Amino acid sequence: MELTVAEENYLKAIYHLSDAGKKSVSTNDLAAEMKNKPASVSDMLRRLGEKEVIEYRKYYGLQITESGKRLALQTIRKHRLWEVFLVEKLNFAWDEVHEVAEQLEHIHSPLLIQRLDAYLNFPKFDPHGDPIPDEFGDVRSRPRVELAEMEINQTGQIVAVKDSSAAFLRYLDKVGAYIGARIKVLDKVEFDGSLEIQVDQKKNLFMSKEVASNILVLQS
Amino acid sequence: MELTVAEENYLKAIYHLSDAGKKSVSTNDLAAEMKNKPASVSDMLRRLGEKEVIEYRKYYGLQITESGKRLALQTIRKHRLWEVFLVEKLNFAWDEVHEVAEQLEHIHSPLLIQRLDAYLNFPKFDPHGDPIPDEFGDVRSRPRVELAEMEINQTGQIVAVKDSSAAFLRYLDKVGAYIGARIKVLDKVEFDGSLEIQVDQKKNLFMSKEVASNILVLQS
DNA sequence: ATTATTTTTTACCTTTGGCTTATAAAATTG
DNA sequence: CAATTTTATAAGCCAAAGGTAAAAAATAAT
Repeated sequence: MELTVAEENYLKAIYHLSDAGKKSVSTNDLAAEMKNKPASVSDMLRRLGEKEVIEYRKYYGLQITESGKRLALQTIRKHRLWEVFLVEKLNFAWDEVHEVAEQLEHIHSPLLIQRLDAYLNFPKFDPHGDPIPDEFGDVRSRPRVELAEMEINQTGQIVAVKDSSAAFLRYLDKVGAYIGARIKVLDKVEFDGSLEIQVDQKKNLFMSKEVASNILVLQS
Repeated sequence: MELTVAEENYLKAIYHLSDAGKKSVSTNDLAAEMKNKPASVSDMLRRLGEKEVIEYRKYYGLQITESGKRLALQTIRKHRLWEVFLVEKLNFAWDEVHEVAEQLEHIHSPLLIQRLDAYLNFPKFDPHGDPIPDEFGDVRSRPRVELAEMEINQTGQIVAVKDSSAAFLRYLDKVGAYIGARIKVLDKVEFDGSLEIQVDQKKNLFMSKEVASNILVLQS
């Protein structure tokens, strides 16, 4: 049974909000995320339940089923592969890719994704540093910490961002904090949690705790 | 005003049936092409008229407007660019591309198409030899004749096929009659119009008039 | 433990898109 | 001008996606 575009988007949101199926997700939160009314969400949950991609017990909560998880991961995989394609092959800026990938992720063709994956050389992470599930839905995630949590003199490599709004990505671009940049915490202000960071052994920059808590680092 | 996917498909069909806006196209033909009932077509024509992509006078006929032509060519352009991508970059066989391109052509993003075009090196023809309109809708078409119409000893190059069903394309693949192949008419049977053809100065093959009338040749 | 509040669900409605059948009207043909 | 064919309209169906208002369940507060 095929999912509609809206259903795929709900399922993706559920998967993300539930933190890959760990915690339970509330109707209200989902409504906020999807920018719909809770009533509409209830309705959608019923439908997703009928299609057996979630197990839905009313007034209680929901759980993604195995097949649901597979579908969600499949959609995420497609989204992220397309993002890699857009950035690496078509030279999109990393803040321009989201909307287009949002459309491309709903193209149905297993062969296409298989070939695209191979063409891109089986990338494991997308341009935002998020892991790309393989065709069986397995995710190779790296342990990562928020930059805001790091201590003075600790070093690492920027591997992902939490906020991927265009505004934030453009800001990062401007200051030179790209994915893959090697960083070192030079100073940390106790008072407001702001940081001084060294990027790639050269550029120094200050950032607020606000910003730093949206940057994920692989420590080294 | 945006067109829906169905509307885009109708418009494309209208454009094709009308031979790029030359002849008028009948409701019945369009119904046959779209595999719908004539009543549904009338309805759709009314809607397309309201959106001003065609000029529709009932019981009389229709004409594609400038903006309609632009949109149709835009869709055709996207379809053919994606076909080039699928064949050249993702190694699709030329009989596997159609359905996927049919989906991809409805992705909305001018930037995407611009970049894709550049990435593919501004191709002028798709894998079936059909011309790709440029971003202004201009088409660089080559004068071409049906192979079935050629005379003994005439030569040329296969540039397109009329029937692009998977079955036909696979047949052509098998006998080695790909787009770009240089051919020469060795013999022609008056009785049934069948031909003997030389391909690339080496392979000889026989084909029925049926087949030959679906192959388009740029004479030389 | 019984209210009060919040969250969730139901029941019902609305819109849009795309299609169908049956009927009517126009155009074309004999 | 009658017969036939082609088109158009009217009415209706269905699915998808959403909304409002009211009911029901769960949770929190006194």
